[in-house]
Amino acid sequence: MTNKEVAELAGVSSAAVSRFLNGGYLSDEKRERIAAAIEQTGYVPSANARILRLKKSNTVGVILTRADENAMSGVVAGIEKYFFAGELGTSLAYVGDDVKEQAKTMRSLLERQIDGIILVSSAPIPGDIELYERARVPVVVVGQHVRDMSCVRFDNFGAAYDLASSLGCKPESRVAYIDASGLYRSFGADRRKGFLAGLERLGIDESRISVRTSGFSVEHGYRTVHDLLAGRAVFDCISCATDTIAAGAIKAIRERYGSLSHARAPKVSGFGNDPILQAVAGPLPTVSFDYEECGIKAAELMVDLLKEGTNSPKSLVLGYQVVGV
Amino acid sequence: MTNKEVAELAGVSSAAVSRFLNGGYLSDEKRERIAAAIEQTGYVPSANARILRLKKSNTVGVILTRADENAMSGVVAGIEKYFFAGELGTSLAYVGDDVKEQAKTMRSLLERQIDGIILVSSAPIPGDIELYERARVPVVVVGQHVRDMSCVRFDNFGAAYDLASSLGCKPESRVAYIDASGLYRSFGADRRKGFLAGLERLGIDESRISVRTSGFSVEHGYRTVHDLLAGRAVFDCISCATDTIAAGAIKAIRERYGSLSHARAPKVSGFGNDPILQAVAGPLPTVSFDYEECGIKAAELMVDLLKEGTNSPKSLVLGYQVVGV
DNA sequence: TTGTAAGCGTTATCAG
DNA sequence: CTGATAACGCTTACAA
Repeated sequence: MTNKEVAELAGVSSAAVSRFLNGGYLSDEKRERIAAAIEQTGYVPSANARILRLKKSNTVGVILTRADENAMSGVVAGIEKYFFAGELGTSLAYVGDDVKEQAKTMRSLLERQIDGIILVSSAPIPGDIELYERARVPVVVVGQHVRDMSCVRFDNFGAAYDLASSLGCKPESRVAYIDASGLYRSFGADRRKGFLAGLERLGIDESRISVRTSGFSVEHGYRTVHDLLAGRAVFDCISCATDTIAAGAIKAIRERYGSLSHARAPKVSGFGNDPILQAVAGPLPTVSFDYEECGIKAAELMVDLLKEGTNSPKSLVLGYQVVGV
Repeated sequence: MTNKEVAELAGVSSAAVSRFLNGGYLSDEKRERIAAAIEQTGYVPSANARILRLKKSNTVGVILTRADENAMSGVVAGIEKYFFAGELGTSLAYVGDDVKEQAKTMRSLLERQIDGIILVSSAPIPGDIELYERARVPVVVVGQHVRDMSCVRFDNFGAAYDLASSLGCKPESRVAYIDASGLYRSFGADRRKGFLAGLERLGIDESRISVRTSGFSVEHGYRTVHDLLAGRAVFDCISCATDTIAAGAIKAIRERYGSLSHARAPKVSGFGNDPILQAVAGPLPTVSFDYEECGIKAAELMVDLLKEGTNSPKSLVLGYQVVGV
């Protein structure tokens, strides 16, 4: 079904139908006839033809990476909430960790004449970010800081710093930090550095701190903490880079000490405020982020970039809430 | 940057460039010149123009609903895995529970000339499914059975039936089932009925079974079970429609009895195999689904429908695994 | 207020 | 093997 066919049925020109759709000059009489014809035929205009003609899709591509699974739903909701008010739409795409896949996804978005790209990724960006720099459209990265690009991210350093301060550790405490893969800046280095800085402020000597690196799964966390506790070492606190890792840690601690409330069992903290973990193992100190706000800010930033047409990158750091202490 | 510009630069016709892109007759010499020109200019062909011309996008729209957050990532991975082999791509869209939003999303997909729609939704479908029936393209529903439509779903009834059988309940046991909102067929009625059928087979009289309905959040589960345990009633087992609800149940039981291992504390079961819950509160009987396989099957079914061009709906029910017993 | 017609970037047909 | 050309469905001057 096309423009022209609807026009014939309504006894008007195709231009009139177009005006009807886009709000141009039109007599009420024709307006009604066209409305009737559209209703009758179930006509759906072709976005492709429109975009081809306009050279603008009013659509922003959103690339979601697997690593940000928890945040995805909230971030997308935020983005769409903000765009909904304007006339922008989104075109979503998932990518795994594969470099080629990410390149292919970018390409397919670019082919569709999207006006901008929001890349939601805490994972290291493959292909040396060039891929995104070369895009002829503005790019907003959500979840990490990338040099010379516009970014929206959470203050992981600050959150970890505050978290460390709220665990009730004393200078003589023995503390372990379970780091997430070093390749992930936000989840890894930022949180670790913030946490260690927090411990330093508390006057805890480095010699009393153990840092271990774990993968992202529950199983990884379990193994890491299991091994950590296998020796004679006793910890007052084991702080984990994510709630998932913390879940593994808790399992290991239960096995080692029989119960979390055992006198020598270390206190555990996480990151991410998983509601299930909080219910079952809480109260557990952790950090909560507002993903929807993050999405809104990213969308706002994108609209700014789209308006200005400038390339000067702008960055934004969002807050956090320490909970469960 | 367009076809034509690249052609001029390479000193060939635009048709040659098109052939280069789509693999038609072309001398090696021109092939090289065109490749160089494309590389040099960073030319990206316009998908819109191609789709307009071809009247076919080779793209399947995938609508993801909020209620299926857990399954989303796996299902999408499965779909893309299958499509990747062929020449199909996906165009993703999230929707909340809002009817209008869903209609708007459908429309925008249809406007882009997608070849089919995969609707991933366990939630009740608003707008009386008409919206999807009217679409001129094949539709596959994932997560629930809808009359006269092609569906891929899990055997929730069977899973709940088996789960009931594996809890070690005896005819004299006192059992509670915490149902999820009745509006959700798969999570609600299917699981409840399967579970009750399983109990019946074990010879447990209805009078010994309590059914309560809860919302989907941890908090809902907590409140429901809290209230259930507030009276004098003692249960051998509390079975929950989802792991999230089970997490709330566990919290309530801990509060009531001090510990899950208290002599009178009921055994808990869930649904969904959340790794965090399993680590922290396990072993906990629950059901595991293979979402990626589900995505693959849905994609496969879509390809079938696309090929056949027929409208006769085909349905598929996938298996499950009872774990943590 | 309305219709005509050009052109957006592709691909496919057809003649060379 | 190659190039000119028409057509895909839409919007927008421009002319009426």
